[in-house]
Amino acid sequence: MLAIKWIRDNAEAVRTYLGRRGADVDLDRLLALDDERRAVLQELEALRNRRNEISRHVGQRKREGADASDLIAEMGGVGERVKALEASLREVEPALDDLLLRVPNAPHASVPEGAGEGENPVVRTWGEPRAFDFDPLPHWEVGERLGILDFERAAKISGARFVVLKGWGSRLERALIQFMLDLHTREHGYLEVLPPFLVNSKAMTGTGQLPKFAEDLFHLEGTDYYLIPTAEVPVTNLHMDEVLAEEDLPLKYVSYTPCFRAEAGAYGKDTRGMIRQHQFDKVELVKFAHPDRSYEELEGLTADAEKILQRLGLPYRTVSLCTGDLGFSSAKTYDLEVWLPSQGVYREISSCSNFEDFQARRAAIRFRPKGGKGTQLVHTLNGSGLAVGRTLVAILENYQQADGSVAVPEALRPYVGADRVT
RNA sequence: GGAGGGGUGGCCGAGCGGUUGAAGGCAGCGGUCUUGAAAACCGCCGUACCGAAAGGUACCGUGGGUUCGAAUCCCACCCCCUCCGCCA
Repeated sequence: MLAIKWIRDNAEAVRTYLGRRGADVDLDRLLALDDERRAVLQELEALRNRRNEISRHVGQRKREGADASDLIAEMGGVGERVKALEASLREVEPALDDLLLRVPNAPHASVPEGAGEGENPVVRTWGEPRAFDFDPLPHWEVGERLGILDFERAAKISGARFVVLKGWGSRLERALIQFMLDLHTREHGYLEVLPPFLVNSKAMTGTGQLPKFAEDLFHLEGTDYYLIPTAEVPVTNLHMDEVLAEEDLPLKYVSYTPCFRAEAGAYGKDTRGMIRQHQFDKVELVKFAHPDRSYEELEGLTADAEKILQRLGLPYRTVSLCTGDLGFSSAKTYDLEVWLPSQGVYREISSCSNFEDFQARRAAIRFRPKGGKGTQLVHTLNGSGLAVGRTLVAILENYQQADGSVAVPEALRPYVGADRVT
């Protein structure tokens, strides 16, 4: 969420970037509601002021034992009018808030211009795609032949876009989670947290999933519980309504959770394999940073995520999302894309973003500047470090052997307890 | 699920219809003292919104209500704690 005052003062700049992002927001209606709210507020506050003054006098007279019935009579109409104004405020404010919650974040100046996915510039590339002396199979074939991926039985018990991991598959997934958590906690200084996988609508609003993206979420009928689409939600909202100490920044958390996504708009996309699932594992990095240092922290966080791919020997590239591809809440995002030899493409495996104060304003996450007065919004950041299911996919594809087996990356061997899956 | 207790400022904690935006303490900031630091002492110290400003308004879990006036009374809801029951 952006500050209404800032939108008001920078209306044309907002209009411009909304266009660049391809966002459909009724900015004129927003500004009109803002005007209306302030008009009502000014009249209301003047009336309340008068009411407070008279009440003070009534109290004074009562204490002196004097009669105050004339003053009380004078208040007769005021109460009515105050109530009417309060009622109209109760209509205007939620309408304004709802619109405000649907305005996407402003892109950072360094975000490249572009219409969509195809125009994201590559920032850097790491690793050489391996040269195969046979045709590399897609991961689902590698996995099914090894008996470690079972889509059919998953469909039976759940439906499309689910998978059952078995034997070495399950073992690899668990090893990857542990490997990622260990690296980020031991070498990168993150604090591990294991949060609830169900959160309430307030938390979902704090990070920006609600109100706009309700159809992407699984909602538990008859409750205010939602399945988390990413650990970003519970972990970022850990500090909702808190005032942090400046010297504690940056706060760095790493969290493994399963993630649940309805994938409502993805019919026909990635229907085979485990690239796009309703449930997948992810290790997420979350930072709460000082506003002056959040872009340094974004570089650091991205590097922390990249380190996982490097240790696993998986070729990847880093792209900077252009204005047309940037997520709703993000001011700047780097995507990490891992090489998938069966398709000969780089596929997203991590998304690292700086939300600046967009989420902090929604969730009221502030810090107290040392020595200064008042509070200031923190900047929040997060990134996958990494999407575990897609990492498994990348390993199956990149490390597959001609005989159908899969080599285990060096760094993972202590966790898997084998150097080859057969 | 049943019974009881409670949610007040960054934190702890008093207040229970009328100068209470809220005592006191801690933390923080400024100062005195000190070679320096600590201690002690003195002073300052909530947040947000409206307003060009002066100033005003709101906020004591949330939302309603009563009243000239509500942190204080009433209603509903949420959350936390304790005990009992059930249970991984």
